[in-house]
Amino acid sequence: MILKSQVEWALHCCAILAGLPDGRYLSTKALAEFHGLPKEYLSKALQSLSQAGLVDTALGPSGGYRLAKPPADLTFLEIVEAVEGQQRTFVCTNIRANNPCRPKGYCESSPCAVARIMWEADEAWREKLRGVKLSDLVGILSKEIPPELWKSSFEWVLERAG
Amino acid sequence: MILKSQVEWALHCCAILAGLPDGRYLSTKALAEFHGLPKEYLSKALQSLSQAGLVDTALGPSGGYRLAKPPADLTFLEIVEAVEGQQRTFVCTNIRANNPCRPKGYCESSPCAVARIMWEADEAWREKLRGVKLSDLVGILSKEIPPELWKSSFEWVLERAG
DNA sequence: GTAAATAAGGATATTCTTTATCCTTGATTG
DNA sequence: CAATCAAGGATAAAGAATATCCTTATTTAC
Ligand code: SF4
Ligand code: SF4
Repeated sequence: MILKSQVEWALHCCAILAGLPDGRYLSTKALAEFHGLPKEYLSKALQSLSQAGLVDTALGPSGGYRLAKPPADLTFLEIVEAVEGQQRTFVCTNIRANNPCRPKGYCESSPCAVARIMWEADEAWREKLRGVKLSDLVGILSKEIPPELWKSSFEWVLERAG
Repeated sequence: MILKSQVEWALHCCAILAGLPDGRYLSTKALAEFHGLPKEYLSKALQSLSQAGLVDTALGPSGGYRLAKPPADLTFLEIVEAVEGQQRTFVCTNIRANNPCRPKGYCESSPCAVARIMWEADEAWREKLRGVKLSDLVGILSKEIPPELWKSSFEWVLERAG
C-alpha cells in the first residue's frame, strides 16, 4: 500500500504556488520543469487539484495555476485526498457473510469490529494530515532551505509566472 | 491506496485462531472454507503470518496454524505489517534534487519537510493499530455476534481443528 | 485579426502490483 | 505406507499506477 507519486508532486507544487505573488499564475510546463517531472502526467495531478477546488486556473499565455485560498487555509489532507481520493484505505469485502454457520437470512446490519478498528486508524492518519497547513510547510522549508537556493528558486519561478 | 484484501483475511483468521483451545491447530483448508476464500491464495497470507512469527505451524494430518502468543500480546499492527509489509506508505522520490537552481554538488542530507510530515501521519496510523490487541477484537466480537452464531461457529471450527 | 500558449480531458500504451492457480517438496500422522 | 499438511516456486490473469499523445476551447500578446 503505497501512495501515488502524484501525492508528492501535488504537495511540492502547492508549496511553490504558495510563494506566488497575488494574481500571478504558474503553468504546468514550469512546474514540471522545476521538479523534473513528465509534464503531461503532472498535468493530471494538477487537474485533480483543480477539480477539488484547491487551485484556480487561467487559460492562454500567462495562464496556469494559483492557489484558490491562502496557504493557512489549505491542509495537507485536502491536497492528499484531491489526488489520492477520499476512499478509506481498508475496504471491507464482507467475508463474514460466507460463514457456513450463518443462519439463512441473517443479515449483518453494520460493519464488524475489524472494519471499524481499521477505519479508526485510517481516520487517525487523516486527522494528522488535517492538522498540517500548507503554511506550516512553507514555514519549515523557509528555515531549512539555504537562503541562496530559496532566493534563486523564487526568482526562477517569478521569471516564468504569468 | 488500498490495503490488500489479505489484510482483512489475516485479521479474520487470527480472530478464529484466538478461539482455538491450547495445542490445537487449524488448517488452511478449514480457514478458507469458513471464510469462503481461495485456499491457495489465503495460504500465502498465512505464510506471511508464519514468517513474521505470529503463528506456529504443524505439518501432517491434524496440522495447521495456531497463534504463537496470547491474543492479548498480538497487536493489529503486527498482523497488518506481516501481510502488508513495514514500508512507509509515502515514499520519497527526492524530486527536489531536480531543482534547476540547485547548486552543483549541493547534497540534501536529510528528508525534507514534506516527507517528514507524511511519515508522521503514517506513524499515527501505525500507533493506532499498535494500540489494539487481538484480544480487544475478540472481546468486541463476542458481544456483538449473536450467541447462537458464535457457538455454532466455534463448534464448526472445533470439529476441524487437529 | 492572428498566432502562440494554455488547461481540460479523452484515448491508449506500458509497467507494476495484486490476485489467483498449479505443482513440487519435505514433514507428520495414523 | 498412504493421506494430509505447510512451504514455496512458477506462472497466469486482472487491475492500478504511470506515462504519452492528441484534440478542443479559451485567452493573451502582438
Ligand atoms: S472486516 Fe468485518 S465487516 Fe468487513 S468484510 Fe471483514 S467481516 Fe465483513
Ligand atoms: S518529499 Fe521532500 S525529500 Fe521526499 S522527494 Fe519530495 S522533496 Fe525530496
